[in-house]
Amino acid sequence: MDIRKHLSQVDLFNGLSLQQLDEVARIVSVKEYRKSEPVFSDGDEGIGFYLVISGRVKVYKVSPDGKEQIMHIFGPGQPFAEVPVFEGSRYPANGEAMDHSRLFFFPKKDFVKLIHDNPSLAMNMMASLSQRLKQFSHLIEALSLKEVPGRLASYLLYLSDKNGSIDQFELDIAKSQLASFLGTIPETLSRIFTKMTNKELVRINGPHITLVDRTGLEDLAEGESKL
Amino acid sequence: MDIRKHLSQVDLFNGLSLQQLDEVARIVSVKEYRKSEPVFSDGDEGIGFYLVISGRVKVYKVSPDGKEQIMHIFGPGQPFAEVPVFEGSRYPANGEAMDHSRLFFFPKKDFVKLIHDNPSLAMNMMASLSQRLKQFSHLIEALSLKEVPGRLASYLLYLSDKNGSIDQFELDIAKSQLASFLGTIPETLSRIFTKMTNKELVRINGPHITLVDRTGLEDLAEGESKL
DNA sequence: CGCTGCGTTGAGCTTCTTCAACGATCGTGG
DNA sequence: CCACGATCGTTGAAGAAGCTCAACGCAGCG
Repeated sequence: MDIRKHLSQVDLFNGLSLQQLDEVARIVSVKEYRKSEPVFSDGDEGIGFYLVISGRVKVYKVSPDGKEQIMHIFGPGQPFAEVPVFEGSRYPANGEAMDHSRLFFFPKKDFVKLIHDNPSLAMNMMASLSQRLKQFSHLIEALSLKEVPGRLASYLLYLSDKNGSIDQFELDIAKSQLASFLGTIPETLSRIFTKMTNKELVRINGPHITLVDRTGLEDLAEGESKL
Repeated sequence: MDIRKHLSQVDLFNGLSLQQLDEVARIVSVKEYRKSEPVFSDGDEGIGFYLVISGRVKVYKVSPDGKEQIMHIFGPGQPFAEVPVFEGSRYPANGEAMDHSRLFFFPKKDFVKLIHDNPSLAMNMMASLSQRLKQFSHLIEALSLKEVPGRLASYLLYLSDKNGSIDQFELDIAKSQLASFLGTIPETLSRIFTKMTNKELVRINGPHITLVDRTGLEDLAEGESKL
């Protein structure tokens, strides 16, 4: 496999010369994970970070009584688990492959050296961390200031946008996982889907979604209406 | 005022030579804010970031119906509002001075130049962003997986630690602000303080707190007991 | 065929918020 | 110096949102 080719398509390595990409490629090791296999665990010593090549990885926290909050789902091209590279040394959450996934692993020590004499790489990394902060801000806002129907409406609109703003698309994750991402439980999510259907906001058929009343969803997402 | 002297005491500028500190000092402008004065607003164009010299600044989101979620409170030595420097161009939240505050302002353009040929500064900035990510993780975990009593218990234990693990200390913010930080409202917070007092976990006297049953609080914080 | 994981539905309950009222404190202006 | 208003904190009663527990349908797969 040509590691450099993969790296060249990733935002994090934007603007690097071929030679620089080679230097990066040299420190990479390729790892494979089966579906549901853990990548790292909360509190583990973090000896490097990862980049998703194929598949998906969820990063999540678990409460003592087993409830799970998904903090982020990473897909191809996205780096994750960078925190222990730069601050402290432990992963602050769990990571698990959602599909069979291929990851690149970048050892902390080697990567820090590269960053040191590679300002573009440093800038890209700061951009990546900043984007993550922004996404976390949105999640905090959603969890604290919106009710579940509002969060779900936001997510559906987001998915629609991601698919080119069309009104029909497939849920990219199982509904139970969606519940975990929205900070709720499958039962509650299911009930809200039912209500949304009754109010003619959406149509649901398994994982297939049709947005019927976009404006209504936007009002919900903004907290300007209720179900 | 000697800007360089202030900078030299800040983590973000750790490991910089005197000459490098001078270069940084050259781009700083000093700003003063009165208590309750906004520093920036959600959606504003972000033309740089800030460092707290004295006073405190809260960064928060507001819901359509006016509820406020404090995401972070920054004190002396802490940089904030870096996101638009590295990713996108708008602040993703609001910033407001909680006390009369003196801030240093670093214009985006100038600062990026400095980072470019200053690897230590880049590393420090990545450490700072990573730490922020870690703190946000904790907040997300708390909001989603813990009930309010658990969040309050965690906060009290955190405050105690910050004060050298002693059992008596002062709340550093008003209770209504604490409610906003814990993702709840003053009424709920007040009731929980009452319950905690009745269960002999703490003693409250205005802003003065005494931890009576540390173990009990730890159990609450871990979700292993209820009020 | 039967198992297992996922999704749905119902009933009851817990937690938290809303709305309203009231006490205490503090700073300001008369 | 006192009175007043504003802000903050507390308390009560009622209601809403979401969770728990339990049951069940359904699809996929060994």
